[in-house]
Amino acid sequence: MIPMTSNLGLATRQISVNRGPVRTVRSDPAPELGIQASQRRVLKAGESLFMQGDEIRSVYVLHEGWAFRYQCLEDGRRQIVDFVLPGDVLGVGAGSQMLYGVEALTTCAWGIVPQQNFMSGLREQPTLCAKLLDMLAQAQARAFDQMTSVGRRTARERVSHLLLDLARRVRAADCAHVEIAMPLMLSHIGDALGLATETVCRCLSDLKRAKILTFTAGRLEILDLEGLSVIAGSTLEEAYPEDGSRRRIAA
Amino acid sequence: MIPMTSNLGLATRQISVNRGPVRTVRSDPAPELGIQASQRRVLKAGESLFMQGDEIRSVYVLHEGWAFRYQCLEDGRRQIVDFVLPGDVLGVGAGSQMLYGVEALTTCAWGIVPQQNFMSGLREQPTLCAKLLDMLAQAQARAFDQMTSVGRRTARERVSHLLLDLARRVRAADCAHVEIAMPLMLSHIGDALGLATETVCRCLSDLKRAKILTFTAGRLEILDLEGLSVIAGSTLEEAYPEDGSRRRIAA
DNA sequence: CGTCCGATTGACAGCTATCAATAAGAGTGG
DNA sequence: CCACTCTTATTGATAGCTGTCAATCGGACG
Repeated sequence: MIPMTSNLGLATRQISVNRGPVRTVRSDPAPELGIQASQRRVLKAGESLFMQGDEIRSVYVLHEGWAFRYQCLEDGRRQIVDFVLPGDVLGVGAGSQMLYGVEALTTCAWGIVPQQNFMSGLREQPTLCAKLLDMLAQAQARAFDQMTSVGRRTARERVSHLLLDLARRVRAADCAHVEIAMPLMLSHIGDALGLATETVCRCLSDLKRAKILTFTAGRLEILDLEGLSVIAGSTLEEAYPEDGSRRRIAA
Repeated sequence: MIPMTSNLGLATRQISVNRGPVRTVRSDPAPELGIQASQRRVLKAGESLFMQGDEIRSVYVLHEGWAFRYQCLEDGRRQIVDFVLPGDVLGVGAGSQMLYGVEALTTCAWGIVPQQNFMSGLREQPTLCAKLLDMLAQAQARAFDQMTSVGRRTARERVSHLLLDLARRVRAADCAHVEIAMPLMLSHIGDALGLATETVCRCLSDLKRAKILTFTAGRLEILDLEGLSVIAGSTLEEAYPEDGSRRRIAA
């Protein structure tokens, strides 16, 4: 990951949300674009950055907090297509109409870069383009994994896999025993995985009973990383190391 | 779409495949990178460009034919995460290990650009970066749609939606009556949608019975675009117009 | 004409969604 | 500090969609 200067100074601030305090997820400064954000915006949990179908003319960088992107069908069915963590960038290369909405899971702070500034910054900074392409490629890899989960894994596999994936993204799953803030409700997990909340609840109960993890009040504790990995299915497990490279996948 | 020069001259060539002749899908030259492909590679239907887990050091541009990207779980479950059509680019910004495999659906012709050439071309051509970001963003939008389908739509909705989506991608779904080459087997549709081939077959049979479409020998004919759209679910239907902009989505 | 692979169709099981009821927490007001 | 309320989490019972298993059909090919 290319180190970037923190130009908003929000990276390590402590914030509070409904469901208890959520500490800064990453201890290092959140990676940011090398472009001066001309605006900031702070969202409380549950508020929307924009809605599905909104027209946007800016690029958004999440400095602090968690959010998610979702699509809704007209009858209310919702699919969470991605979780947004500090350092993630939205609105790059998109048409003017966003096909998805973005909602805050915790209080979160966004940097806003007008499309125009963004484009000029792109021309001036040769490394920025490569960095963005990398980020989009990583997001794509996540999307593909997610698709594989939703399409081909059982409910229990999906839940295990998602929790592992998120734990990795906050870079905390390197040791066998992990406890991290994960400000999700069951409905978020369900909507991300194409499951009913009841099903998610049952899966989590199973995992708790098996002493593999605990999940309470927006906090995940992994007690048995090995066991969780086995349930999630060993393939594709070693994705997303910090340096962006991929480890070998079992053929 | 930014017009690009065709530097391999393959864009309009006629090719044949197993399941009958497949005409060039787009009448205009396939959009290509403005970088000289240093190699070409032709794949027959069923052959792999690379396998899941392979290490690659190149960027691939599909000039002609159809292919798909997929992930497999160790027990053989397969998820097709994207279909690759002429003009699509693979391997940008990815780590060295591909998380997915790529297999040809028809005979197809690839341009190969070594990573190094690609990176230098990126520096020299300012528009290329924006174009690539756009393409990745579009692929991401497709992936999100697909995820929503797999996660939240019924089998029949998924099938209808996928066929419509593909029909749009080949730019042929503008008139009410469409007939296009769509070199897919039921297993491809099933693996893309997280369905069993039998289920896909039943859905297609329903659609045929309702005189909404025919699907035989790698050829799709849409008899009732309206009806198909209704079944697919009206939301998100108007995505992917040619100019890359998005039409209004019903709130 | 025989073989093979993919498409169909039918029967049945199983995983999940749905519906319903209750428990558990968090926030509010007295 | 306690009662009240609202939201979310749990748990149980049941229905339904879709997967799996089997058998047959059909077209392509040798």
